[in-house]
Amino acid sequence: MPMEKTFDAKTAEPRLYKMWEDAGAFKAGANASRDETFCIMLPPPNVTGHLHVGHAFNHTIMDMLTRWKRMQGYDTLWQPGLDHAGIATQLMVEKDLAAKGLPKRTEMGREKFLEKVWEWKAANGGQIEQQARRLGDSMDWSRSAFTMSGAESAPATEKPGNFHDAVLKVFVEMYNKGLIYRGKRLVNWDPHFETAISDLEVENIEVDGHMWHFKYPLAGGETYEYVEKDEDGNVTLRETRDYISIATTRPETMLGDGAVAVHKDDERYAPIVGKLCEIPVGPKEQRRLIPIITDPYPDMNFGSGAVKITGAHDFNDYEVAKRGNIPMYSLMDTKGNMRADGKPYAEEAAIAQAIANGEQDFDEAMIAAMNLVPDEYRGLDRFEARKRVVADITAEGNAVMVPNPAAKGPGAETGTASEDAADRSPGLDPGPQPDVPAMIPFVESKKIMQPFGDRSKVVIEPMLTDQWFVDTAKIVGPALDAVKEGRTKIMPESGEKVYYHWLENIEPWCISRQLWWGHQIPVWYGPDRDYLKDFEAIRSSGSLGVPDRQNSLQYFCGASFSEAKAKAAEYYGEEYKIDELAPSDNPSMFAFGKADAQKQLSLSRDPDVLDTWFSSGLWPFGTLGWPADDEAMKYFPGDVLVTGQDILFFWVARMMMMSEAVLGQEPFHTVYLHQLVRDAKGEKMSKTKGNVIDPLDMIDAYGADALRFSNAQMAALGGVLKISEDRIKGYRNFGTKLWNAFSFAEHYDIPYPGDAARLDATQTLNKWIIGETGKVRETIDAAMEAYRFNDAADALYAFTWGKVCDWYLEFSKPILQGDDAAAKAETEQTLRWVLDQCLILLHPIMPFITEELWQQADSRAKMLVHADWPTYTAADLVDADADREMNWVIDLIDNVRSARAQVHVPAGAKVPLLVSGLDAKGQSAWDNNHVLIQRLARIESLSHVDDFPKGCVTIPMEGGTFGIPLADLIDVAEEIARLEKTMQKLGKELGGLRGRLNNPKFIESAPDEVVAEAKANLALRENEEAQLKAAIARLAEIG
RNA sequence: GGGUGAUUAGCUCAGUUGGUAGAGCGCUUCCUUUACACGGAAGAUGUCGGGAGUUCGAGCCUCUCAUCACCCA
Repeated sequence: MPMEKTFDAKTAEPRLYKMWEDAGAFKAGANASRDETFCIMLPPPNVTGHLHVGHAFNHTIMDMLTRWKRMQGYDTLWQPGLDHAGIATQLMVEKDLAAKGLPKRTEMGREKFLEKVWEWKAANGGQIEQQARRLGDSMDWSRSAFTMSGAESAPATEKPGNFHDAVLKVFVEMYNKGLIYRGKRLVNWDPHFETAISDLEVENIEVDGHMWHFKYPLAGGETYEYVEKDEDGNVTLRETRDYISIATTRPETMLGDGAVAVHKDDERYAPIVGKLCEIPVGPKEQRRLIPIITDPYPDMNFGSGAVKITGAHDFNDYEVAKRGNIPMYSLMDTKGNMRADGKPYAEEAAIAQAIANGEQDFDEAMIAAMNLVPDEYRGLDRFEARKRVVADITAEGNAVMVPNPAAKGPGAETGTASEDAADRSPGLDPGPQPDVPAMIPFVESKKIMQPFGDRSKVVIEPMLTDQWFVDTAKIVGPALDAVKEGRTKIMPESGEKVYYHWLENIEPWCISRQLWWGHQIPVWYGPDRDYLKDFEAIRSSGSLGVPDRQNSLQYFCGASFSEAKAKAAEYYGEEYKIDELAPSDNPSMFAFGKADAQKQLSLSRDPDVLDTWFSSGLWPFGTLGWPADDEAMKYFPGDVLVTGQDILFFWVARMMMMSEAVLGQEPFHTVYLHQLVRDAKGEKMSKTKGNVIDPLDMIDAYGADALRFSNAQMAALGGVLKISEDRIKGYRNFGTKLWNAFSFAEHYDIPYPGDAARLDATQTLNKWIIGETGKVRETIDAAMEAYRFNDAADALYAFTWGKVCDWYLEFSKPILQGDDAAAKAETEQTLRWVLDQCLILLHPIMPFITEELWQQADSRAKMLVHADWPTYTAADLVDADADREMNWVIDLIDNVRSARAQVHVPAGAKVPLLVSGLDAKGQSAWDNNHVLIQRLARIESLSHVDDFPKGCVTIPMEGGTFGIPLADLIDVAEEIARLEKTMQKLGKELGGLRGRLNNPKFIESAPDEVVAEAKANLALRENEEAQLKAAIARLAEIG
């Protein structure tokens, strides 16, 4: 059956993929002929994910590497899988429930909800794995892993796996080594999902905000002399004040203030340091007084120089509060509303005051339980509370006032504030009024950086909560060393600097999440022994749990309850019978009972789950069966990690730390980082902008190979990735070109029995193309080894199109049509060999079209996907004489064509060719190849002459000057112009060369080979120049 | 504010220890010549962001300025 006109990617790609998959072509170890392994771990996409251009890009790279190594006979594994993606998945399923009108998550309860998540996963999850097949990814699908495999909640219908075991084992081991701890710290809290999130899951976005200026009156009506000076020490303001002025962007957090801080060098406030001031909000009778302290944190030049310290709601304040042992009062609940729990405000405020006065001791748990939100604000949304607080303070006259720019009058120039950027808070705008007030509250409009949840898009609230942390400072060392000592290399190199910078300043990693979908933390809580002294009293009082005494908790960590129970039994002694408190939505911390002769103690499991990245940090070995003794562990450590640079910290650094901490080894020797894939203009793709390119659309339109080639071609190390449909289209055309090269072979009835062997060629053109093939194979391997995929792609393109199609196939025509049977046979076989090499070398980038063409042979030893990657070198295959000769031929043809076109010789016309002073080499090159030259340059005949006739186009060549006599056709002026233009270009080059060679310092300092090259070049150019001069002179005679 | 990178042909980008600039697309002209119009042939276009320095020699190294992008505060 004759070949189709073009490759039909739409039908062929699924067919070919099925063939490979059915044959097990991608399985771990398939086609292995040596022991060395090559392993790439696919960065697991979210189970909710879909293939986007970023995946398409890095999959192409991973697949190129994998296919390349597999063809080289390595024992390869490209390990696929999915990430359970805690927040994203939980969100997706909750939306799904809402859309179907089913009960909410909180209504159905944990167990039922997890069932729904697994159901959702079975029905909708992992679509990306089907989409990846369309790209041609050669992953071992039979090994596809899931970060929640083997979890307690997993239904029996799920594919078995033990990733959960790995997660629990690592947690327990790290806990036992003291690398994981529980603590009360300020964390980023997402009020939408009601969970803590890590620093990396927060996006800081600049938004329009306001800075309010308020007065905190001094206790007891005390006053002081407030003096402001300019840079030269001249007094610019002096007044008596009975307050300290505070600037804040978050007035609602004033309720939790524990102090006001000023810099110790700030002379303005020196008189009042150590005194108390009043928080100007809340019921007048219970105004809290807080101390004025010094700390290095306040910036004297920013705002008033005085900062309110709210340790529980701001990261900077938190550090100040820790340093100064300032109580940190939490004001909000998990939804970001003002707290409504605890005792009435009057009671709480009285205790707080006693603490501030130093009359009462306090501890963390006690402070945490206190609710200092005044009764009238309790339960309010945080932003609503802000408005109310601002309004109340202003109404009471404690807002700093400035002249109203809208009010014209003599009063406009007075006022205490030096800033002039005052405006009115939108929330306070009274609207058009007949009488404009002369003074208004001082509210600056300014850009502020506000934290948003990257999933929820709501404003993140710093919250003081009990969370689990990895003590990253303790495990970061080996991960740093691995890169510093070169055991792991990050490409491009700039990534290493960024990596160091982050790891050297690493913060503790908050790993607990208040979610349900994820690995539940394997820790059970019980009371400490001290607490149990009162066992009988507590039991008989019926009290359950100790939420107000968290400090007396005891943790029992184990991979299962029985492990934890064993630890608990040891801790509590034989008099206790230990069991597990049934999980419920709102568990007590533990419970007591009496069972026979024993005291009964029920422990509860921590309801939180682990950060998704904790489990993905184990991906490099958790996918290989660890902790079981699995044969697949031979693939650890893997080789290359290919991923976007945006998850260098999220994931790469954590894999490094976790692999080092658990297995004492770095998980890969190379990290290949790439940038975000953007649109053709370099803009981020987003749904709102409408510039999203769907890789599947590109595959539909141009085939996967074209998309892949485009990806490979733009994979310059560290480069900006701009995907362009025009380019993809261009590489589709490239595929067609390759296709047509095979049509060519078919057209000339060249036999295609199967794997073509390389001949020791006798024909110059065959020797030449074999040498070119050797060169390009080396270029490609060198490029691949250096991760310079764009160089590999460019080399393949230039070879296939520019060498094989443009020249070799054209050169072969006269022989294929000729009578020299031996030459014909040799050329036929060489042509088949060269085309086979194109398929092999292109296969890692363009797997589909190459396999399809490969299968056209009558029989093959192996599928192309398993074909042997060549090892021949340029040194083996290049014949220097053939190389020189063919390049001379190509040069001559180019020059004749160019001359013809410029003097408008009709394309079809055959012209005679003259030559003068042809040397022996030139003569022999002509003799060997005149058929090719005559055909491709449309030459009728060659005659030797001593002098060119008048009106002759001149073509200077190495070894002789050629000419085309065109007396009738030639436009003398035009030809002179052409030659002069060439002379000009030549002149520039000659100038440079002569300049260099005439400079004695160049001769002295430049390396010998550079000097020799310059000299040879000069001789060549000078010869050319002479020929051109002669030609111009000849033309001048006619003109 | 800190960090990283970028600025090369009309557009999008390469350019690997400093040796005198390239590709694709687009554009112009010609060509349906039996592999291919998703093609062939020919052609035009760059003070390599500005300035200074090191060097025999700088797109590449150093400094500086300008503009832009991204990451982290």
